[in-house]
Amino acid sequence: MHPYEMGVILRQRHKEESIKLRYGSLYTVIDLLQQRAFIVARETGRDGRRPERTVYEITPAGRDELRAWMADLIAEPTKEYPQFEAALCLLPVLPPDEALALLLRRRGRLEQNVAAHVQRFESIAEKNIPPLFLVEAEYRLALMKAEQHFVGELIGRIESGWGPLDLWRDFHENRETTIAKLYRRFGGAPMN
Amino acid sequence: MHPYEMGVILRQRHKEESIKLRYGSLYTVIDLLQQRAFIVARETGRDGRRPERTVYEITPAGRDELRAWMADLIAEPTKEYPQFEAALCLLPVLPPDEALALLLRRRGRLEQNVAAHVQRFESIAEKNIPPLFLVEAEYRLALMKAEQHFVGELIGRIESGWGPLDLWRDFHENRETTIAKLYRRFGGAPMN
DNA sequence: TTTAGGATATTCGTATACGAATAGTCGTTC
DNA sequence: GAACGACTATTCGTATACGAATATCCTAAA
Repeated sequence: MHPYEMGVILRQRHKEESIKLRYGSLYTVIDLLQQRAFIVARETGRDGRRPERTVYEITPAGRDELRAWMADLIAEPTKEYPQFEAALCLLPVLPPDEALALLLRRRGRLEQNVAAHVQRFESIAEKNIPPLFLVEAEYRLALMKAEQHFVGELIGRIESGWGPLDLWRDFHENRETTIAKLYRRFGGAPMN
Repeated sequence: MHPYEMGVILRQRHKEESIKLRYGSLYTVIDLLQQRAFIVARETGRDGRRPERTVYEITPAGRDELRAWMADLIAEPTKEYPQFEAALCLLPVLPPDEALALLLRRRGRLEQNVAAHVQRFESIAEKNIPPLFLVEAEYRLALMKAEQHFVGELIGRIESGWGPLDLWRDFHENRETTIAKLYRRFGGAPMN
């Protein structure tokens, strides 16, 4: 195929939901694959005065690499850094009431997302596509639900004085003294 | 603080688990923050003949930005692209027996990771750190367990003929004819 | 006493990622 | 019939990310 076609097919098959696709980057990636001999340019042609297209083809080495890469991706969990996790690191910098309000908003959004995702999933599955071709959607759904559950629990805990809430609130109403208090208690190491 | 100190503290407080930290990038980020006037250089000094250190300080605009950014990160779920999800998109390119073996490996690794994470978490929590300062670890644990559960289910389903398995196996033993068959059934659109 | 390794602190060159621009085609609408 | 937006297909400049290099200091072991 030529790069643009790869992009179009990725879209048609809803893979764009799970594989980040930027047309700008696509061409760089194709170039790299070619440099490493995982693909070769088979032909380059043009329709009328449109930009020239280069059609690429996978090589045996490319197939090997695909297998090896897939094996690694499937078998070895890799550490990743979701933004929400990073944000949670700094949760104490927000006053507890604001944090609570924001978490409630997130819970609402997550609910919408889950509903939308289920709907899309069902409308695709209706076409009798074997489930094998939609695993990634099920995975995403599982993660979304897990996050939803976690946020729900967190909200519940904050609402019932978790944190400890009094210390947290204090920290924002009277910054200096509370920090001093924390340092006395924990030797300064572990908090924000 | 000076950039290096920020990095060290991030480590001490175990935030490096949740916020990707590369010393190379740190300095670029600090520079950007300064350009946008979210921080200012307060003083630059040096100890002996060591490299010069620049100490930065947050500005009021910086505090505002911190609040606004946090609000966004907490309240709005952002679409991300975990590698495993991308890999699942291409699961059919592996023969089913290989896929199964790899998923079993992943399940094992996940189990180890969960165990290790729980242990680290407990050894930190023992120091009487308020749970507020460890939310991100609980979040990560929740996601890890959700993935573990998903992989378990997936394995179970494949083992009991999911896919449909016969078609999947066929596809690898007799590529051309199975593809043709699939095209007849689905008009060629949705599969790999 | 030398020396090896770890900690301190930053710079720099290169690799990657992406938005925006380019440029032509085709179908539809006003 | 011309003007507009959507589609086809790629290039390019710039922004970001990161590994490796640099250079000094300190400690502990051989």
